Order: sequence, then C-alpha cells, then structure tokens
Amino acid sequence: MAASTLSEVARLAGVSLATASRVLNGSSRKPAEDIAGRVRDAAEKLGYVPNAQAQALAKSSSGLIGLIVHDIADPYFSAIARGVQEAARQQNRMVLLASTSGAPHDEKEAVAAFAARRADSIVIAGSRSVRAQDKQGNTELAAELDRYCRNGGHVGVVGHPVVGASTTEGYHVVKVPNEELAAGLAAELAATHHGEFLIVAGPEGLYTSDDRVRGFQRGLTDAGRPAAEIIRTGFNRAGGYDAGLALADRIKASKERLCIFAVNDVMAIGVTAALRPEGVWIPRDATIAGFDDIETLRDFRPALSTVHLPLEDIGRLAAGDPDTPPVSGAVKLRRSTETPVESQV
Amino acid sequence: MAASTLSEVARLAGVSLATASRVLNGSSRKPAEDIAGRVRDAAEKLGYVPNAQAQALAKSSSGLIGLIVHDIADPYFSAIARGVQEAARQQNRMVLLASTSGAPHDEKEAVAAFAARRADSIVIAGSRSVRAQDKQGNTELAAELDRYCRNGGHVGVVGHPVVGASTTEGYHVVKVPNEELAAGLAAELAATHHGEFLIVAGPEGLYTSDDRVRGFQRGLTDAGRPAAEIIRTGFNRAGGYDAGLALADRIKASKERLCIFAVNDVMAIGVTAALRPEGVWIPRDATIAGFDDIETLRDFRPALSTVHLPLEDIGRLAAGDPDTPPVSGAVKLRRSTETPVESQV
DNA sequence: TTGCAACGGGAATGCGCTTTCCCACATGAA
DNA sequence: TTCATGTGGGAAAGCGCATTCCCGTTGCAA
Repeated sequence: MAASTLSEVARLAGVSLATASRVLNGSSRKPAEDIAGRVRDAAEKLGYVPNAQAQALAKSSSGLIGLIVHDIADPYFSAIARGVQEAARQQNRMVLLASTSGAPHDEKEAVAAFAARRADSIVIAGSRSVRAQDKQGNTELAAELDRYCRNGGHVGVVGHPVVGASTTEGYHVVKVPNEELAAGLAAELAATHHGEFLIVAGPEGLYTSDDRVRGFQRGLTDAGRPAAEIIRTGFNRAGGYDAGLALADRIKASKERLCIFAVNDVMAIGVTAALRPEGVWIPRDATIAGFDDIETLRDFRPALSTVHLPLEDIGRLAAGDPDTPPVSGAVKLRRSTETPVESQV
Repeated sequence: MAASTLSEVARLAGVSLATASRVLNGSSRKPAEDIAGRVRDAAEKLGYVPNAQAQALAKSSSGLIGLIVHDIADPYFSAIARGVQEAARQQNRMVLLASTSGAPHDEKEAVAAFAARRADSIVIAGSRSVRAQDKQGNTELAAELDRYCRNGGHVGVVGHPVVGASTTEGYHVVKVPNEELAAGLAAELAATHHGEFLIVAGPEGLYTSDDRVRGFQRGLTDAGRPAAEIIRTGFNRAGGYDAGLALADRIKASKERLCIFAVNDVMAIGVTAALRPEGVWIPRDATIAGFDDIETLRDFRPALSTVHLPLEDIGRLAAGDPDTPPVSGAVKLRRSTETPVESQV
C-alpha cells in the first residue's frame, strides 16, 4: 500500500506542506481560494488519499471504535453491531471488529489490539460471566481494560459492568433491564397459565442468564406461584435443543401443560426444534417463551412469545450516541404461549 | 488515547530506542537475554502498548482488512463476515467494518476510508448491480477500487466482478455458481412438481438475482418445461412479503398448486409470511423454495427447500484464506416443496 | 601479539502528517 | 510617514516507531 503523499501534492501545487495540509484536511486556517484550488487540483491529479495512520499519529486520535462480540453471525450480536456501526458512521468513525466466542482471554487480546490501534473507544457486547473457569481470564481482561481507560480510552459495556474492573472511570455501562423484564414476562404468563413453569437457562454465572432467571422467579413469586425448576444448558440454540430432548418424555407423560421460559430466543427455538419430532406441539402440549425478540425469528411459527429488546439502540448507546433513547424493552405475548381453546385433540 | 511510548520504556530500561524496539516487536536481531529482560520488565511496569499506527507508518503495512457489506444484521452478510473475521484472525489482522445499504456511492466512500487507513486488502460482499440509477455510483466505485489496487491493494469480491473495473490486477473474485445451482434446483423441482412455476426475483440488474433467475429458467427449459413468470420486487424480506400479498388471491383462485422460487431465503420467508394470514398454506396450497440456506432460518417450518451456500467459506476465500476449499453449493429439498399425499382437506 | 570477522548496542533518519512558531507583507490609524 | 495590527504562507518540530548505518567489543586464527 503505497500512494502519493501530501508533500508530492504540495510540490505539484507549488505550495508548502503546511498549506497543502490546511487545504485538504479541514484545518481552522483556510488558505486563499486560488491557492486552495491549485492544491485540490494537484491532489485530484495525483489521486491523493490521505494516510489516516499518519494523521492519527500526528493528532493522536484514530477515529476508530472497537467492537467485541462473541459471534458476529449470531443475530443478537449482529443487531447490536448494526447499531454500533450506525453510531460510528454518524460520528465519522470506523468500526474495528473482533469475535471472541466469549472467552475472556480472547477478549483481553482484542482489547489489547484495539488499544494498540489507539481506538477512541471500545464496545464490549458479550455477556459477562463469573464462572470459575473464566476467573483468570476476567481478571486479565479487567486489567487490560483498566489500563486502556487509564490511558484515556472509553469503553461501553452492554449489560453488566466488567467483572473485576477496579475503576468506573471511562466505563459506560448500557444497562439492560433483564431482571425487570423477565419478571414482567412471568407476571403476564402467570395470568393465563395456571400450571407448572420451567426455565431453560444458560450456565450458572452468566449474568444475562442469571438476571433473567432471577427476574422470572421473582415474577412468579409475586404472582403467588412456586418457583420454577431450572435446567442449565448452553446459552445457544444447541443448548436449547439438548434441553428440549431432555424434556420431551416428561412433557408427554404429564397431563398438564408445561410453560417453558428459555432465557433467549435462539434457545427457545432450539427447544422447539427438539420437541417437534417427538410429537410435542407448541402451544398445544406445552407453551414457550424466549427473550430478545430477534428480528430474523419473527416469522417463526408458532410466533414466539418473548421480550423485545431494542438491540440496535443498545448498540448505539454503547457506542456513545447521545440521541438514542434509553433502553426499554417490552413483553410480547404471541402464539407460542397462547392457551388453546380446550379442544385438545 | 495517550499511553507510554517506546522511548519511555527504553529510558527506564537504560537502553536505546533501537534495542527496545528489537526486544518488544519481533525483529530479526535478538538482543542479549539480560537486556531483553530489563526491557520487558520496563515495558510491563509502564503498561506499554505498542502504537500500531506508528508501526504501520514505519513499516507501511497496517494489518487491516476492510469488509464492505450491505447490512451487517442481515444473516447472509453476517455469515460471510464471520468467515472474513476468522480468516483475518488467522492472518493476525483485524477487520474494519462498513455497512453501506448497497449504495455504490457509500461503497466508494468506504473504499476511500479503507484506502486512507492503508488496509492491506478489502473484501466487498454486496451484490453488484447494473441498474441505471447505480451507473454513476458504480463508475466512481470502480475508479476508487482501481486506484486502491494500483497502489498495491488487494480486493476480494464476492460473486461478480465490480462493474466497470478497468483492470483485473489486484482483484480476486470469489465465484458463486448461482446460475448452475439455480438450474439444479429447477431440475430437481421439475422432477416432482408438474404444475406452473413462478419466480419472485429482486430488481432487474442485480447480478445475484439475475443469475439465479437465468439459471432457474434454464433448468426448467432443460426439463422441457415452459419458462416461469417473474415477479420483481425488493431483494429482502419486505420484497418477498409484498410479492406474497400480490400472489395470494391468484393462488387461492387457481386449482393447481404453484411452485414459487424466491431468489433468496429471506424473500421466501417474506412470501410465506404474507401468504399465511391469507389462509394459503405451504406446501398444501403452494410450494416454495429459496436460496442461501441461512442458518438462522433452518428451524423455520415448513422447512425451506433451498440451495446451500457455504457462506462462511465464501468469506474466508474472499479474505484470501488459501486453505479454504472452493465454493460448492448443494440443493436441499425440504418440506416446503414436498408434494403432499393427495388428501387435501 | 596482531588482524579480521562477527556480534551487539546506539545514533540518526524517515514514514506522512499536524501544528506551532516565525516572518513577510498589507492595512489602518495616529 | 510610522508604528501597531492583522493576514496568510512557510519552516520546522514533533507524533511513535522501524531500520539503516556506524562503532566499540569480543573471539579466534595466524
């Protein structure tokens, strides 16, 4: 990647480097129009493309915003990514992407790489976790982030504060009311469902999952219902699928409909997918609700009851967009939790 | 973003700048172990993070790879993005993201921005188009890309060559056998479906759409069937939805089942979604097939017949990964095109 | 002991740009 | 006419690093 430089442009235009810079890259000092014209012509003729690296070096601001997600192909993250991308665009920045599969160690590496590139800010979107196996990774990640902040960086975190961060300076946490919304969901479900509840959750220690579980249980309690049993599995479709397999027989054996709360939409889809070939129909034999309201899944049938989250806005907020309204979700009851008319075949 | 610099480290370690550089950033010359240790300690103590901008400037290679997509939240693109991301990771690079909604003008801007950042290569994943309204944009985009290549850049294009590129130097086109695969799909469908076919296509001029349409028609012709009627609409779910609305009455009026080929999966989903509330059931009243085999859509019911595309591999290939096998798709016939036993209720 | 190669650390240069500082010149008031 | 003031261009000093070139040391053969 070589290209013509500013000094070549300046020479061709017969002006100094300083003048050329002032003309081409928005300075407060505006050279005279005839000179400016000459410079612009020269730049055009040479196909001059400013070297952003050099600019960043000279004015120490890179115009970069780093984004860390678990998996960019996961619709939850790609929706957030879209928001971040849009905010970046408005701020005239570019986004640097890193997928980490959620491993704190990889996240730490990503942060280091972003710091090396002198990203103006970092958005970290994956769910935080306090699992034992992540302990060391979390500590390292926190240290790396703290250092980044100490050097003047801004970090936007989705959901929960980074585990082990020693300061709040520079951090900006976009709170997602997982617990409240899950409680709301439980309340609405309890109004029509009079049988048992069951929660298909992610691994213990994953904040997002834990919050939603806690909220749901609280909602049940407030409605005067017993707490739901919890099945722990992977926080993705495969996890939901496994849970579905494990539940099939039990659902078939029971004469009462079970209401399943999967802590996110893709898990709910996984559960449903596992149940279907077993002859368990939703909502006839069991009902199910998810969380997130993933766009790509809206055409799924039976339409999935869930909690809507403004993922794109969340991304925007994490990227520091001031015009985005605060996060506010909403319970969406759809077909998958409808109580069918009592004409069970 | 300020941070401690190499020279601070060097001073603290009591060595020269050159030595510190050699120790910390993989040079061919390895200073003595005791000195290296001192330098590493100093770096550790200061929390030194190398400035990638400055490194890039000094050795003119940025370790960046630019990715241009229409919409990162679209599962088609996010799957490709995952591939690119993985390839980048293997090559020890980072990916710069740009979403452009498919507007050639925005794509041009993105290329310019990537060029400014001296990205080592650019992957451009959106479908190319020859629509009249994109004419000027295409020309500008091509010019910008040509310039980028002339300056030593590499560009990987998914699908079709960039319209109007004046050279092939530096370009690397990942060919997607849309036409052949669509022909294959038509052939397989024609084997069991004996009624009419209809194509729900994107706007004329969009290569991907046009190729698939052409291939499908050829497949029909080769099977001795008349060419299918074509409905043109948007290349996304909304487009499919509109087409579905337009088709509902016609399907209900006809006594013969129609087989619909939507040129991509999300359009097929859109068609289905529009048809459902009209009481038109798939595959009972009409059958439908898509294209892409989007992962998130696999749990959709009725399971969508489609053509599988190794999107992740495509991304990897476009990002220049040498170990990825060439693109090869496969027809997947599923429930949505099954001919039901003649027991139509 | 001398001479030469090999080794290893340091000074200095440059990557492409921004920005400060300086200076020449023009303009206005005294 | 003279001096204060302002205007606008240029020279030069970095920004943080890699790298070339130079030079003092050391090891070894002659």
